Amino acid sequence: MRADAARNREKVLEAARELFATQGFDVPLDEIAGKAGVGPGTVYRHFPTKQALFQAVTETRVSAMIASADEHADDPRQALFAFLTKMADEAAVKRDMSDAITVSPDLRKSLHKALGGLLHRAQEAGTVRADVTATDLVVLMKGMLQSMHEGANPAVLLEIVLKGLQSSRKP
Amino acid sequence: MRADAARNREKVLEAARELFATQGFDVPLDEIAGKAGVGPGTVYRHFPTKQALFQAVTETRVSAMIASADEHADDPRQALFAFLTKMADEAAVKRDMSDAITVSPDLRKSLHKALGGLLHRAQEAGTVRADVTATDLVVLMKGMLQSMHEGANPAVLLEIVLKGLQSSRKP
DNA sequence: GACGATACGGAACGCGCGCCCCGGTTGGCA
DNA sequence: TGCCAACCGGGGCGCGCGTTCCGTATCGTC
Repeated sequence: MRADAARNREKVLEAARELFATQGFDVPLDEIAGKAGVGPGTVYRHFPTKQALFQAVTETRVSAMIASADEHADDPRQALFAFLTKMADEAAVKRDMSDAITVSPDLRKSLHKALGGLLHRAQEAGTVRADVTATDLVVLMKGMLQSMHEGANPAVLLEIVLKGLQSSRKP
Repeated sequence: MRADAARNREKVLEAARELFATQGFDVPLDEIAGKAGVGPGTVYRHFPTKQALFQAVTETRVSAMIASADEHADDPRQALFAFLTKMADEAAVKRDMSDAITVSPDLRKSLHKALGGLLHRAQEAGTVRADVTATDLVVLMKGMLQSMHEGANPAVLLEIVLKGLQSSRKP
């Protein structure tokens, strides 16, 4: 790859990181190109589609979150809650976290799998309500993450959800 | 108003009721007109904008819900929870309930006010956590209602939120 | 320093959708 | 029944945005 091609690719990624984070997936692609000091055509030379660019930007962060999910491996409920908290903290600052679930089927599947594992263990331990499915959790989180950018208090929202997830058997 | 004008107006409302309910606010207006057996121009003769049509369709249902909020006036927590349950039940079947909060500022304000009253009384009684605001609740509900149309189990979602809202003082 | 391949920029296309306009039609009153 | 006002249908406009195309500029090698 040519030298300035690599440089431009990085400029596009940088601009996309910032704009997706502040405005979500809905930023016009031309705006990203503009902020990168580049034409729209250049963006498409490096990423086949807007979705691909978005995924390139978010994938790293999501993967990192999932990779760190195995801390607290001794306390399953704590492990799940820590993961959800991490998601919420990220989403409170970056608007693209919630869009990732909608826009990229890949990322959605990754999250679904990770949450499924954590959830399953916590449910076996009996500390999280047994009638919640991984899909319920993914979708509920998506709704909550979106809500954080509309005037609600992120911390309170998270606490409500976490408390609601507790098993009734063990209050 | 002329006779067939009234008839067409009703046909438009009927088509809009069905399509907004199944597909949400995002149905193309031409599709509504088509289902009503009418041209798009006719729709605009009766409603100045797509939003206005949407509001005409949803306003009735929302107002009815709010009007019935004063049952259970003796138990504030029960009153609030009954109202939220009613919202959830409606949203589980009709997709436009969640859009109403986003699309129509009027309906959003109505809901905000109604929820604010119910919430305030429940908080004074000490049975609902005191750090939740009416805005938090509106936005949280919006997220939850949307989640119901994406494969989650509505009943479980509602239970989680209701449990999460309980005051820690009184489990 | 010249030449071919590679990459760039931005004008332009296609599409979907909200909304408007106008020639034709229909309803109801005299 | 005839006439005028009210109303209808649907073609069309404007806009935003994702995507593509191509003439031009730039890189890197010989």
